Amino acid sequence: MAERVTIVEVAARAGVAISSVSSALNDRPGVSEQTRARIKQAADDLGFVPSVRGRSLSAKRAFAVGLVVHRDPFVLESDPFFGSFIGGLESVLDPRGYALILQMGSAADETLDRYRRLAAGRRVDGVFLNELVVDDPRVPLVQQLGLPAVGVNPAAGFPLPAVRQDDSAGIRELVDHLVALGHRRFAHVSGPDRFVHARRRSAAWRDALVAADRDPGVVVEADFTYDGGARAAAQLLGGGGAGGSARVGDGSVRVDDPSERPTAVFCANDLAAIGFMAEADRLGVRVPDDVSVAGFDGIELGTYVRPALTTLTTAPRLIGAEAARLLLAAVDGDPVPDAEIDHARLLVRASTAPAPR
Amino acid sequence: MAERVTIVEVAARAGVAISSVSSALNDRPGVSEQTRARIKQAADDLGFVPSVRGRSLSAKRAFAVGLVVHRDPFVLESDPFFGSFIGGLESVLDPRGYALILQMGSAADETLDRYRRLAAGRRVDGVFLNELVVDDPRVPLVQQLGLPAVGVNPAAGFPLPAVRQDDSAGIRELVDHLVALGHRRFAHVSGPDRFVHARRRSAAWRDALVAADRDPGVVVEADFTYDGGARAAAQLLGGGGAGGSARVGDGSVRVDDPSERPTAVFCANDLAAIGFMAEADRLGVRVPDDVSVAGFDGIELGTYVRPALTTLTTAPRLIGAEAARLLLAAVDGDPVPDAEIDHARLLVRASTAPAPR
DNA sequence: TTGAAAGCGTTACCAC
DNA sequence: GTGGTAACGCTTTCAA
Repeated sequence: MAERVTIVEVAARAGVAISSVSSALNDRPGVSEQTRARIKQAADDLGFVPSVRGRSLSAKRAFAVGLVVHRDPFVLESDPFFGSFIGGLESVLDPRGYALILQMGSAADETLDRYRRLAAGRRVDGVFLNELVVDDPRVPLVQQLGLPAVGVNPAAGFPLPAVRQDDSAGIRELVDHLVALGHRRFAHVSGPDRFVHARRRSAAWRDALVAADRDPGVVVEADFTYDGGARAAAQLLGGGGAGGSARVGDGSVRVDDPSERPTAVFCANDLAAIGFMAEADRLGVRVPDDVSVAGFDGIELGTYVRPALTTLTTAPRLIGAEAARLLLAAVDGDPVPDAEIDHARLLVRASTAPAPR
Repeated sequence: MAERVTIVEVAARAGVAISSVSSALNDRPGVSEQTRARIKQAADDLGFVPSVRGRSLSAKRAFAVGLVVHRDPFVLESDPFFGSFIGGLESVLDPRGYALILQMGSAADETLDRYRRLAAGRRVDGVFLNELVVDDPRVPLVQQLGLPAVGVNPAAGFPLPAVRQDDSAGIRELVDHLVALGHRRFAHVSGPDRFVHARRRSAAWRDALVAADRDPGVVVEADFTYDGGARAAAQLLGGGGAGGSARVGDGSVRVDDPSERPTAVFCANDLAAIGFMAEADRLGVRVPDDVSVAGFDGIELGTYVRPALTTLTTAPRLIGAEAARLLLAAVDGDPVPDAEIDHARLLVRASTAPAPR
């Protein structure tokens, strides 16, 4: 690698001490405007960019933050959240001279170790806590490590700074929409119960239906994947009698009786909803004529599938930007009030229609 | 952040000089086995992990490499390559104590700047060059910067170390498969012509057809997206007369004459192929009865769509691992022969069938 | 306002 | 085999 310009050369060229260069370039007082200008000129001439290595050691900062993606390698492949989220992070980190260190680990315990090593090696000044699970072990870990962290859509009572986007208002809108369309038999395809966001969406769905004086109906636990959604559809709509494994709410409908099939299904994310629709189609159950389907996320793909997917649109990019803002504030030791993103919005498209009579 | 153990404390506890601690812990000679053991014990007791910051400055290494994703924020969202690729990178980087710095930039010129700043700030020891375009400006840039780099699936004659996975053998297999099924009218939905991998796949497709004594047929340039694939289908199969914008090969078929429609279509990636199939379905053109469709990548989703997608399976995880291995070798100044991954394999599923008569 | 010097936590060199 | 010490490139403190 080519030799790089250091602060020493800038100082030599400007005819001053390196401490003055440092002060001048960091816009700190103690340098006359005249010498400051001269120093900046010299730095420009030489194309000087301070070495983050030297800065790190001296400033006791890594100027980097970490994101550990824990789940199978193919999350990034199927989860549309990350791309935009990371874009949002970058939009804040980059202008402030921070870099994002991305780690991927599959096993959960390995993930914890990643955080530990990130902290031990002083690689990062803080981390993002994503995809939080109930009693997430990362929380006590970062607390114990004294590692600044911000949570993304955590549960209520989360002890660290967090950015949140409310689900429930949008889900209420969805329920109102479905009720207005005359639906009476509902079902929910949830995410794994250990994820707090999966739980929250399920609870919001149930609460909204109860508030609308409707039976919350069946809940089938899926896994946020296309295939999971398809399997849920087979369970809820298929004749296979596989309905046995559906978790049935209090006083709910039976899924294996065709006449009692749900006519409106809310899937915990778009990908599962799209898989659900595909399987419904395969089973000869028409969407939206026989069953209305709604998703959650607002991914691009939902625009193109037929029928286009009714969904709740979230703001991953904004969430990322806010998360980065919060984390940098926490790193600076500033007070960090939680950030609240405008709630997920109902986007009605073609996959929801009046209930069949 | 809690105070961390440094080498000084380890030295004190073991009753030796810090230089001995360094030698002992890095398994260098010049320390008796006895003291080495004592030092390692002391380090363990204290939970010592060397600070990357100190090491960086001293060793003149960042112990980090960079990946700049250039394209719209939603790549990670729709491109299945990245998740597995990054997983592959990590599998090599992490054990060697290297971290991955991920940057995202949309505009191409901004991307170049990202590389420049990464290098100028000495943030990374090397970078990956992905999604190479024809005459990619990043190549002269890294050469000029003296920044180690490895290319992923570059064009022939690429001047830097590279990892490659051959497309053409698999594409020949695909063509043979289609020819054996009796197809005579072909079409190709390509990626943007500026990408070297898009060009290579197009060329391989054309060459294989010519070698099989068949007419290469029409090429429609799409953009690797679901929607792009759908639009291509509308063009190739639709009655809309939109066929006008199709780029027609020498002596090729006319797309707007239904009887001359292609019966076998190769899409440059799976996502586009899936969009293509969806649009075909919408137009009342049955897959695979009326038209056979094949993709490229081997993404998970292709397993679940109906008909399941015939495709060429690639090995992004392996490509990532090899790319990381090469880059670290380059950083170490070792000779770096290109890495060749076993070629993409034909995976026949339900979307290809005998040509309609 | 300016400059000298002391860290920051390692590694590497060189005496002992 | 072992222990000092310079060097890495910067920030910060303290004299001048």
